[in-house]
Amino acid sequence: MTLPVTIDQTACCTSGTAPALPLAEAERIARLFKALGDPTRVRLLSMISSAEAGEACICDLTDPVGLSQGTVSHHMKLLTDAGLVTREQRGKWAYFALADGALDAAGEALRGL
Amino acid sequence: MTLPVTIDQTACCTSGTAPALPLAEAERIARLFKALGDPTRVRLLSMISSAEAGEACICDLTDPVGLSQGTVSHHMKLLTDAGLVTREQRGKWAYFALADGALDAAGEALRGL
DNA sequence: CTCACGTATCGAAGAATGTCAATACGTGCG
DNA sequence: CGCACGTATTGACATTCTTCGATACGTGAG
Repeated sequence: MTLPVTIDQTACCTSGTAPALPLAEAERIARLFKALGDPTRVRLLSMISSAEAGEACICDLTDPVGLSQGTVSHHMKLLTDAGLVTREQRGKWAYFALADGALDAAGEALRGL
Repeated sequence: MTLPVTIDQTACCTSGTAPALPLAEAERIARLFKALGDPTRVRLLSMISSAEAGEACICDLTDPVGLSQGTVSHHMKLLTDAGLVTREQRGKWAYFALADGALDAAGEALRGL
């Protein structure tokens, strides 16, 4: 008895690859890490979390990073939208603080990979 | 006795803000997270780590993400450069696997914030 | 050696991002 | 109210990123 003509040795590799992570979830995770993917935002986060009161306002942050006020405000909006920091308006000033459990959630996303 | 004229109530906020994270370190951290800041790369990582053999080759990954072979190769290069995956050429195929402790290092960076 | 095939690289096009200067918004003070 | 000041938004510009198609490279088979 002759063997089938094609044994299909063309299959390249492990063959046991799990289906891709659902696009929606991948996007959710990527959004979170993208917010952390800029040196300026990393510095802003670091300053906020290490501030004595656990919070800081734009005016505290502008000078140390050496960027314009508008740019810093823009980055803070991104961090806020990503759920990494919270914004609270008190009087004339806007205070930013690390969002509760946000970094934990990021760590959780890492572990899920 | 009269008080000093200016109490300098102009100081806006906490005043106790730590100096910014050194730019070099912020850039190092940001590079790492930027690699994780794209949905496609998140999916690629996920597929590699959940593959039966703990590794996969380009041909395993191209179809599930629905992008061209060149694009997938490009993303894998980024992940490799970021130190998140390792590349090993075996025969015609290139096998990618999660780099040892890379995700832990990312978690460590998070904790450092 | 030559061919086939898996992977990497190149060049280009379109989208997204980071930045600034200028301006608009909102809040407390006089 | 009207002003001063902190913050947000807008418009513009340069840079970077994502993607593709085409092509070059490298390896095992014949």
